[in-house]
Amino acid sequence: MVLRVYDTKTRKKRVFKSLESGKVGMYVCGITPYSKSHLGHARCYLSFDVVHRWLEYRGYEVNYVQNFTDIDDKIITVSIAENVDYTLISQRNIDEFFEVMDKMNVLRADHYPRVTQTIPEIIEMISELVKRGNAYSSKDGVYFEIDSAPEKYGQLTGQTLEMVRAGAGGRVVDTGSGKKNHRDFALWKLAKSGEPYWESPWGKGRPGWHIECSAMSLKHFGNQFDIHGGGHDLRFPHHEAEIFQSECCTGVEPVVNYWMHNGFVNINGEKMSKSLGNFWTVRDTFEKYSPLELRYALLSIPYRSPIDLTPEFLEDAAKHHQKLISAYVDSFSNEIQVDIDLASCGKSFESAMDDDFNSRGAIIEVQKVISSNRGLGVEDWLEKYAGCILGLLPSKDELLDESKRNRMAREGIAEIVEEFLVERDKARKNKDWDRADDIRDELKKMGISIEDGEDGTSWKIG
RNA sequence: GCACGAGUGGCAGAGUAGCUAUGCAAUGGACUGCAGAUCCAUGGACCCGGGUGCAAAUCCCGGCUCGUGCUCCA
Repeated sequence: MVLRVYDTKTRKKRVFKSLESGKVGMYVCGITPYSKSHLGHARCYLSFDVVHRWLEYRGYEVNYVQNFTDIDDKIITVSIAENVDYTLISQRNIDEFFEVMDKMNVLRADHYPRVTQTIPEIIEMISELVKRGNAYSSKDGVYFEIDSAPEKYGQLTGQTLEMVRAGAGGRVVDTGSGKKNHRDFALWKLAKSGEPYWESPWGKGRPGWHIECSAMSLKHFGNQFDIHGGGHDLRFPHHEAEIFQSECCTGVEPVVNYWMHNGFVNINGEKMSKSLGNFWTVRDTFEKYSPLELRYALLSIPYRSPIDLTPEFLEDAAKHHQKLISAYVDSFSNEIQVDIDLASCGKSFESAMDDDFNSRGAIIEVQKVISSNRGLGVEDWLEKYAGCILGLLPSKDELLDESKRNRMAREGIAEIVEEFLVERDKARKNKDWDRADDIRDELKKMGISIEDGEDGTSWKIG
């Protein structure tokens, strides 16, 4: 079996081969913590969490690095608006990020470097770029000079220098910045009064938006690494800027072997955005769906496709996830021979994942196993595939806790429920169906659902 | 406007020429007083228009629609 990965740069799926045998260096652009994590973040880090898990399953030792851009214009804006230090804003949102990602079973990366803790490396990198003639200092900062390496332009988007100039049209006017060319981008921005700053050879200021990722990946991986991931929108300018910075600084290319970009989240067919008023934070969504139900929903579409979250779609996902849990619990005590070919389901699951991490195809196999008689082997199968790889199962401890809580809740009301059931049973024996159905409705109102079976009537909460 | 990506049954999604996946939902039937669960069965699609092929969802041309980006005071 061969793992194939879609690479944005070559625009095709390529057989995955790591630079160093058995090891993978993976860098995923992290958040700029100026507000609460939203569903777009959830999708991105969930997608790469599955990539992370699958690579490990395939035997790679993965070094996963994800940064925090913890100083940036937007953070400064929020800190001014709230009149608190910018570090409070970023820390608050980083805490929030970890909390919601943990709940969704996102495994931690190996390193979470922050811009504010990488300033010396960033300054060193900018100095090198200046020395090599790829960057220049001007009145308001240091800029990367695109014309120093024009052949690198458009590697991820296919655009040429001329196209961008034409497309930018009337918007490209003199902005009063010190850029020689409007396509140049900032490496170091000099601080305006009142803004946070660090000392540098070019004066007090802060890093530009793109340089941190280059400096951090260089620090953690050296001149080249295997996978660079991020949201689709980061291809340009952010990731193209990284190519400029890293490759010009080290003289080694390509800096990245596989560029991976996840698709976006739409809400009811519309782009999720603050201005449309359909901007969902992860925490908002938790009020309606459990973290793992949300995880199920977001993984049920391949990571590169746009995902349209509609109420129907989310309800379905939640339902399927609940079914998964009950199948898992059922499988604990089931001693019967399983009625499907688990090995072949596992094989199909693995082929789907090997085909550019197709979690949709993988989930289809999970659904097949759930629909089986949940016999011998299902527990292990689900733990391995739905649990370890897709991360969709809560831990057994949690499940046991929950069933304990359920049991206690059951004990609390068992007596009264049993009374109802005895009465209903009597009614049924007398073929008084109206009475029997009334009792069922009554119980439903109390939050008890019942099911008639061969061995009498069973009931559960919910 | 330019670039890149995408348009397959109710939803999701495989599929680079012939055997028309798969999952969920739906429908019919079985079983149940009914409901639920389960089992069996079934229908249903390839954005539009041309072209090349014995044969096209799959190749070519044109068009339409949608998404993202086009440099950080969008």
